[in-house]
Amino acid sequence: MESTGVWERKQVINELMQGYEHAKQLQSVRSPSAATELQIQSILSSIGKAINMLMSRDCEGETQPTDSPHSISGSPHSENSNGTTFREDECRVLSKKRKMVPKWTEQIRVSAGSSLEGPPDDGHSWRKYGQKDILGAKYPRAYYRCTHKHLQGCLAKKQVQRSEEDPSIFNIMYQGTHTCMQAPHLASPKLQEKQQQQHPQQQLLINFRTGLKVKTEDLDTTQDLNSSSFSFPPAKDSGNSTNCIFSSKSMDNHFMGSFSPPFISPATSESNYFSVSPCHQMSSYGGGPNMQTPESELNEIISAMTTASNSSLGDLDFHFDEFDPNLQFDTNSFLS
DNA sequence: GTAATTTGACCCGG
DNA sequence: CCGGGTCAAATTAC
Repeated sequence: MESTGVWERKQVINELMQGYEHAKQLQSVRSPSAATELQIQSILSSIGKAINMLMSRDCEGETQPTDSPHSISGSPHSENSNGTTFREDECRVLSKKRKMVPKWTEQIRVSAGSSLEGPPDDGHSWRKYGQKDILGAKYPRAYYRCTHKHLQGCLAKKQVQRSEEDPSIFNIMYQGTHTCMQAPHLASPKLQEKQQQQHPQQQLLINFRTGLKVKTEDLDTTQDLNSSSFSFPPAKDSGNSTNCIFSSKSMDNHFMGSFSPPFISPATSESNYFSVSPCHQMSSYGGGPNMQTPESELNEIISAMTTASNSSLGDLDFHFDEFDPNLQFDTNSFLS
């Protein structure tokens, strides 16, 4: 890698990020008027776009200069009304379509009062299929998959491991999104509201507001499904303004029209911080363009979705490519 | 009775 | 060979 200018760009991005955070903080302070809110919105939007652009360039520079069909100029990365669309792994995805399972981790603290052991219910029904003692870790790691795996082919999985330093915290690594529909009776109505959210990215944003710690580890994905219609409610998670965005349009695009929202927010009410870690994943991908392990069925399904939903992999969002490791959206989360 | 969990064995990539 | 992830029979819970 050539890296002339890259560093500078990162600096710039860094600055922008900070600006973004500040604006975000501003936003979280109850603003007196809707007008103000709008303004903040557009600030966020602009900054988001700027970051986006810069990041795209990073992508170009570092993956392969060969003009990809999705180079920045041509692709209108999907944008939400916040303008917060950073793209995760597009460059990688572009150069080779593999490894499309979205992955992200959360840390959930169970309140000391409710000293119950298991991690809180996130609205899904999970089935434990294994547990392993992890080398060097004090607590074992538990493996869960969606209960409906076989019935509905839902490939969502999660790994839960208690944090060493603070046993009241569970690290939960989610893997894949839910394609199953949730048994309605399982989820509280309140939860269902939340369940309108479909993508990890969205969650990131949402959690941004709610102050949950989410670490996006590998948002590889051509982001499943309907990234094409990815948009965000103009701030305010006030009740149900969140759900109207995903109209039938996105639904229609689902492969097999019978699916309901494929992804339900794992976010629970408990949690606390938020941080986005840059993707440090590079190593695991070898960095080389030629790493083709035969992928699992997953790929096929997901790519089936993507193609079916016409979303060119161009428009994913949230792209944090290798950034300086301490760049974090660590914000205010607590004060909101 | 069914469904979920436990747990040791197995598989596979590094 | 080792360790992480998964399978599946046995066990437990409902």
